[in-house]
Amino acid sequence: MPELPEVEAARALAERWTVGRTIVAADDADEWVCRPHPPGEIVTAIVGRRVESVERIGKSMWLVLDDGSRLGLHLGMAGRLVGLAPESSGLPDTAGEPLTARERSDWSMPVRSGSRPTPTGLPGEGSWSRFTIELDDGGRLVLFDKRRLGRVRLNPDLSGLGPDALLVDEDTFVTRVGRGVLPLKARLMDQATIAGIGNLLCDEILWQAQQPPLRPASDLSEAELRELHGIVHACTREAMVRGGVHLGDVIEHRKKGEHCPRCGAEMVRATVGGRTTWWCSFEQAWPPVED
DNA sequence: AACAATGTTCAGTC
DNA sequence: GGACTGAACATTGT
Repeated sequence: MPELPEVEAARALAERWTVGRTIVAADDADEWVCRPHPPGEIVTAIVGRRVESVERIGKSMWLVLDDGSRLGLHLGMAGRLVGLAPESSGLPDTAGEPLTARERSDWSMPVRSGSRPTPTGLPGEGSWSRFTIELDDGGRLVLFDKRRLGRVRLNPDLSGLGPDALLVDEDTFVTRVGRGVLPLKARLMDQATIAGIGNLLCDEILWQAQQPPLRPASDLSEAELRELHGIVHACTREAMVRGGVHLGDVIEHRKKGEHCPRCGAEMVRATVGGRTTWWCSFEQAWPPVED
């Protein structure tokens, strides 16, 4: 799920569950998700610290602790954050998106072997729960990640990230995006250029903008880049309102045999910027179709 | 069974 | 060094 809109929802959830509270325990036993930190290193660093705020740039977020250190959380390809109330056996806080039946099963009664050596059997400690912190009010924040591509890092290096896609101003956007020979889609998804746009949101943005994913980024005029900046902002906001990038207008048409919901032409597929990309064969053709 | 999957990283090439 | 490419990463879903 996680592109900028989903990560922002997760950040807000983490904020509600942790800010102003002190971390009293943590589980960093997953050596893959917590790498390169050996088990116990993160626990030692964060237990006893109070959470001051939860920040985000693009798809990266981090807790700011009262000693100035940061605890980085990245959801990877399929991770999500879940809040669990004290003594709760009831429904966890999933910020709107409920757990599926299978996920609830793992959440409440871990039965799989998975990566966790010793499941405790407590709610929120199933094998898909990769990292947990417990706060002084008894609440817990859990990184729930079936695919295990999420990451937890102490003081993560964020220097490689470009400006957040929702905050970047128009002039900066024009300068950074309208450069280089990369296909426009690859340029928009490059987190060093602009942070926050992933595969689905990018397909939606380019479809809304009627821009070809394969068009070289530097081929766009300044006027086109300024318009694109507005569409990036609008699509990202809209995804937040709707509750996820998967609810975009064109996303359900990213399938073989589907047609453009605007002009009816066939949707076509190719790999662009290393990801499966769908676009309207007529409106987003490159080079453009002349009549 | 084979392949794709909302992301990042790293080795390799130009 | 910078820009770019493609495979790898761990695991699940189709």
